[in-house]
Amino acid sequence: MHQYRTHTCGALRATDQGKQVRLSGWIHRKRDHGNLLFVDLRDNYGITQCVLDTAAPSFKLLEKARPESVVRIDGTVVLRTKETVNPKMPTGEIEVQVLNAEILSQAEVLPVQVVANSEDLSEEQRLTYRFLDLRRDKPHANILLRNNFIKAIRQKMWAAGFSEFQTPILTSSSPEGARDFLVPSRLHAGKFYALPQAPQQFKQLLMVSGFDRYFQIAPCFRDEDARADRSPGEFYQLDIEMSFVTQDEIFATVEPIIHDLFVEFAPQSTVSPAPFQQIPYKESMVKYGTDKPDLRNPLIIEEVSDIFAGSSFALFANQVANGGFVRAIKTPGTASKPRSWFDKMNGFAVESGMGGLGYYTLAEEGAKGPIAKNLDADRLARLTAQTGAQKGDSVFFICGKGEATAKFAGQVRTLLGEELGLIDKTRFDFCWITDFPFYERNEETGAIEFSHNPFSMPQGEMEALLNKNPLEIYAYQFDMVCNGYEILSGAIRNHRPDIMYKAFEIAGYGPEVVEQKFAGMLNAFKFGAPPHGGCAFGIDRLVMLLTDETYIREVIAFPMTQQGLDLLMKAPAEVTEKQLRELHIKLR
RNA sequence: GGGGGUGUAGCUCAGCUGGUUAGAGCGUCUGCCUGUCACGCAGAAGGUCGAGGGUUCGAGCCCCUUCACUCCCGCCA
Repeated sequence: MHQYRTHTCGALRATDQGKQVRLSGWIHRKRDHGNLLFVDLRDNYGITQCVLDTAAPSFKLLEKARPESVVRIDGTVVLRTKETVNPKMPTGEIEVQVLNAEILSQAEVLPVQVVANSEDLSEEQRLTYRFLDLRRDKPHANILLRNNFIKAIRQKMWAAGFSEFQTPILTSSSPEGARDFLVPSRLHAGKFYALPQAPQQFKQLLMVSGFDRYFQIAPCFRDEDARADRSPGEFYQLDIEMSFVTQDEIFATVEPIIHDLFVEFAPQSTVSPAPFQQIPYKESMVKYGTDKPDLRNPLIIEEVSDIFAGSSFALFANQVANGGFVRAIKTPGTASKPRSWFDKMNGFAVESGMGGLGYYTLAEEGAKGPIAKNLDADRLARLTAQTGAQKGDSVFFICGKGEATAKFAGQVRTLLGEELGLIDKTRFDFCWITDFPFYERNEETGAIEFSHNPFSMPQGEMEALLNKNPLEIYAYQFDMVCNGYEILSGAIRNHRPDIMYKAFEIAGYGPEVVEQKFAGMLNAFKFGAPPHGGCAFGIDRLVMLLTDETYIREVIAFPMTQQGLDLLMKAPAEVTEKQLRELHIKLR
């Protein structure tokens, strides 16, 4: 006889009738009828109803056992009568008639009920007793889905000719980017390792080492603050690098992989087909008011500044004259909405500190609303033509200056899309955002700075650096976006020291700075580096999309709180004086 | 670093304008119950109202400080 079980709690069916079985699991629920006791036994695979009456020697034992105790049960599989079949359970046609039982682990009174819904519990309770929380259906299923997803990633990457590598966790502090987590060195007083923000330099060095297609399910560490879709401190990415590729070849490699993964893991959803739409960064900022647009939202932002320039609507005309802009969003079928609805939308704008939202409606009898009253018929007609507004529609306006206003237009677009129920929740819409500017002007100092990643290759390479206005140079840098979430970031890397020196020179750094900050990479690039590029998917965020979760904690087995505390293991924690001495650290 | 929300029984929450003994559901404990599957019925125990200070004849409620959880801004090459 097996020591713990002959079957799992999800295995038994009507065809097993009459078998002597042994099951082990947690007591999920008990229904005690006095002289008849039902015990729902649960494990990773399912729930099986066990039943016994006072004739069974274990009756008293199980009647007293608390929920979530771990028990082993020997019994006979019996068919339930027609009236007592439970169609909601896969094992609902049978039950196990208990002959004998043993408590393997007695549970104390629970601090929180496992049979409750996770949504009904505070985050603090869930994280403090995460091992109980993870016994519940949804959290348990999410973590298992994450496993299956990562397994499928590996299979697809290997099938596409990639090899998986492991890169160091204890490495050196990187000069750019996020704050590092530091690890003091015992052997080298006063020196520190850093945990990798990403295996960026190592994967490039692997390309220089002659490996052609790299991937890794890589832990990454950044000491930055959390958000609902961003866990504090650490996350996992699917890290990819390829030699001898163009940006388009990276797209063509990655698209079928992510497309097929989503088709496999979200079979009930519509996944946008490859190749994915490519949207230049600047276009995205105008049309969607963000660099991570939710393409399920059909609303489009129109640039209409020139129509308001010199118009009698002084508020907007003045803004345009002073370098501002006006953008319009057509909302179909909203002309009949009550005044209070438009006031609510305007209220959102005011709350956001953006002054307000102008609008006009196209009613049967013509244009109405604050904007229509103050604008001549010709301009109104041009607005209606450009936005494509029809009778019954209305058009909203956002006016102001700078990136903040552009982003605000994006928030309005999102709000209107949600408010009007225009977002199809059954779709996964992918796109690429391309052509990020290589440099940008610091608004305060006026200096030219790298806008994103100094390691990426400028489009046009050396020639662009020598001949073009720096602010008009684009980078071979790209993001992949799905349903409003940035899920990938990548680039063609700069593998040429001469171009790197020049790129840094334009940003105001001398060769000594490049040599000091990027010594390792620069040295490697001197001895024959292949042109290469790559990207990285946020795995937690992908699983979040696939499980339709809003919070990234829901797809991580042991997440920290927003403040970066591990309530279960009590990290971070104080350490002993001896440990500190060995690490050459003095407190205060 | 900044802004918003929350904190009351083991859990989830209610608690009026500051006024008698702080309530409910679930859980726990006790008793009854042989076909339930969120079993049912009867009863009981269970409270530093996050912590500290203040105002007041009187504070769960008002004020100040602080802690925790959470959402957002900054930040995240």
